Amino acid sequence: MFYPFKKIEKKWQKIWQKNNYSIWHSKYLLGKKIYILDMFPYPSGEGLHVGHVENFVASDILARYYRMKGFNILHPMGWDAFGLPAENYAIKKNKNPKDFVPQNIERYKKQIESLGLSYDWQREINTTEPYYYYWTQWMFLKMFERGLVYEKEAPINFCPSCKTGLANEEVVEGKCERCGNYTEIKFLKQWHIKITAYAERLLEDLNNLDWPENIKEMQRNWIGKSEGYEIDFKIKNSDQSIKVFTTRLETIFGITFIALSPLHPLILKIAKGDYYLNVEEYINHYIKKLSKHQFEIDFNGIFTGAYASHPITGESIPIWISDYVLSDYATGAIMGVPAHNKFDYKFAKKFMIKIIQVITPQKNKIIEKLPYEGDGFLINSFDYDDLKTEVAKEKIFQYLESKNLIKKAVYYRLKDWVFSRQRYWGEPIPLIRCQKCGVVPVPEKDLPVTLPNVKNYKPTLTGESPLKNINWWVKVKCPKCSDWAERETQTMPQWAGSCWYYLAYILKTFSKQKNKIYPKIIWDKNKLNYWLPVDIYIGGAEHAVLHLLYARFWHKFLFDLNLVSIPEPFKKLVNQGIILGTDGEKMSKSRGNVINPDDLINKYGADSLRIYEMFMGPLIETKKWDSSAIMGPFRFLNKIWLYSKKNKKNKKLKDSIEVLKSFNKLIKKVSQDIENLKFNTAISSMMEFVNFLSDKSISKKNWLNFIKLLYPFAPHLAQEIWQSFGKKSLLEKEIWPDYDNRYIDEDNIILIIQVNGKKRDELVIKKNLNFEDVKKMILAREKVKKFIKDKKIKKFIFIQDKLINIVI
RNA sequence: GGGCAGGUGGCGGAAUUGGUAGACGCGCUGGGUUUAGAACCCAGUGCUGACAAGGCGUGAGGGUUCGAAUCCCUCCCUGCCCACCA
Repeated sequence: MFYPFKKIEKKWQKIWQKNNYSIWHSKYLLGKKIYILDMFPYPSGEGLHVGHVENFVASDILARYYRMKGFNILHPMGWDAFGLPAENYAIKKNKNPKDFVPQNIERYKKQIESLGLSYDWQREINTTEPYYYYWTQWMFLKMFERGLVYEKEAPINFCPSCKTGLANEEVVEGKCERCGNYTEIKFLKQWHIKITAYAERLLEDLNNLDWPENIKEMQRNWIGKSEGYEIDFKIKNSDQSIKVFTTRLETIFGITFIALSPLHPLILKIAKGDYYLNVEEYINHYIKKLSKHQFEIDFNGIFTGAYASHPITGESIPIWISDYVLSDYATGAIMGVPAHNKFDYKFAKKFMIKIIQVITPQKNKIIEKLPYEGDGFLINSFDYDDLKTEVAKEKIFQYLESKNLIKKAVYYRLKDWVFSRQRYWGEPIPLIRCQKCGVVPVPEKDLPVTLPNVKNYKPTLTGESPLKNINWWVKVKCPKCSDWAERETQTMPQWAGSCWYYLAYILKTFSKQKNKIYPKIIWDKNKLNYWLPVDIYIGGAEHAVLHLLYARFWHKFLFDLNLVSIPEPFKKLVNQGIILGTDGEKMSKSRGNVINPDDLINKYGADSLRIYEMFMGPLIETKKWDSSAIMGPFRFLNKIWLYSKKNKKNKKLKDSIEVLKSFNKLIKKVSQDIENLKFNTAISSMMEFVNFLSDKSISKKNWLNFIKLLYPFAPHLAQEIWQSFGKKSLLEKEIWPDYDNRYIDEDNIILIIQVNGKKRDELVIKKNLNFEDVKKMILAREKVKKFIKDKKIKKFIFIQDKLINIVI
């Protein structure tokens, strides 16, 4: 028979619900803290999946382990509930997200409860509730105050057939996800946040974080710092000049053309005579293509008819326009050096522009295959010939600087954050547009600007927010002049609420009004100082750049306001690996390979599911699901249950040395493995221990100590066994067992005997024997003699207490 | 094209200051138990020999070493991320 997991799990989940972890915190407030954070889920209609389970169980093991180790643990959960899926679902079902988001949350909570996770529900937060987004809006206004918010035209995706604005997620390969037509780009005035002002700090502070190297690298690439030079090129027969950005100043004598982005503001001013009309046509064509989402860079371009003069030689350089030059990076203009840049090369070949090689990898060696993008020595560069690229760069810089034609410049790939969405289900942007006063922030006393209830959430025909149609909400008195004005109707992006939720958990409290209790967030720097930083943050790698970069930026802004005391929020980051379906493909509805955790809990119990997911492999690795493999953990727990029954009759008080040795080693191993997040090997060593015990007996005391080790992994079963031995306490409040080194240091060791590096024999010997004694012992052995026979022994390799190798 | 991670039995995976390769689990094979099945228990299970002794084995090839899954070189493959960034 199976152990009655259903009964046991229900029973303890009920009891744990009453566990108040907030009281727990205050009791220990002087002790050492650990803040264990999960990336909070988006409560979609689909419920938890096995990936969530992996994430949450891992952090739950840590939380339970460290609580037993005496740490004060903050381990909260909440809901990132604004955003597109809820809204799309609402549109489909004609239901208000305000109604069904709470339903989804209830469902998630039930599932989380059924897994036996030890969250502190007093600290639960929900980004869509006014007490929460009060602060999201407040922080936005602080940014506004500090000049970090500005309005600028920016593109949105628009489907001309559905006549609606689309989020990036809804555009798949340039086509509308719903109707399959090509989407267009529409330009709308949108709010931006100057995250670029923090680029250098975001880059610099990565170095001090205990994060996976690949995630840090992704952020570095995303920020994309590039140090180089801005050079002025005078345009011939004109008083204009073009600024060009380059990181390869030493190739300056290889310039054979200059290329501008089709959106460069100077183009129409410099285009000459007959060329003018062609240029104009080219630009119009480009813009059209751009707006149709169909652009692919094909290195087309057109000559403007104008020439620039080379800043050193004064030679004439033709000025071109090309689609491969980006308008929104650096100066929007490049110096074309086809011999040493693959894109310039491609362009020059296409339009038969001259190619001059000016760098050679070794002196006197001409490369046949251009472009050559490496370093080396200069050629064809007049006074600078034969100089190393590094040296030439500096000399050329000094020369041009003396002529005032150059300056050092740094550019980042990072773009400012487009912060407005033309959508209903988000935090309203707390700004008011007044005819007289312009854009006026909503006064702090009027926060939060609550999201109104509306019947129609559909995106509008114009690409504007659906809130625009709600007259009573839009019309508002200007806080400055008291004339009628209008609210900003765009809402914040999904990322906004998740930028500071880890602070909200710390700050959440309750207030009482008319005998009712309301959640509230009160800024308390002492609390923040105590709990920050997040010590370990676990979640999926899909948030490597966006969420994790936005949140870091947001935190740094709060740091600048002196609202938090440390510059980085997340000390250690761990990405759990993706769990693939049994077919080795990513789990998805359309593939039909999704595994539902509820079914498994029903069949095998939450404890088995917990252990199985942790036992599958290392937390961070991608793993394939194997439904039959859950039987292993299930059998393991059944064995423990049966062994416990048997053990209750055991009257033994003292354990054999053999058992003590084995058990003390286990304590050490499980503790270390948990701390290193190696849950799979912690579990396998517990399995080994239970197998080892099967024909032995162990004292009740140490069996219960073993149950403590099991507790973080299988809390329900462990707690039930604990109680069945007459213990009344919650294991949560028990102390993690310590190991005794006396039982870990062995007197005897197994010596490996190798012949020519191959294991041929082994021998149990006392520790610390010297080489001569060991040599005698092993040479006397039959097996060893057999392998040596009459061959001559060249030498011995002896490693104390480990191995001896006979070289023959 | 660039960056990062990785490649170990039929499968998931263990083992790294270079020192017993394949722990633990799944699956499979044989046996027990059972009316039968499920569940459970016992034995076996990298490949190749014959049940032995032995030989071969960590993507491929080479190197360093008494000794390499682990270090170095060349190559192949897989996954993830980025990709006109001047």
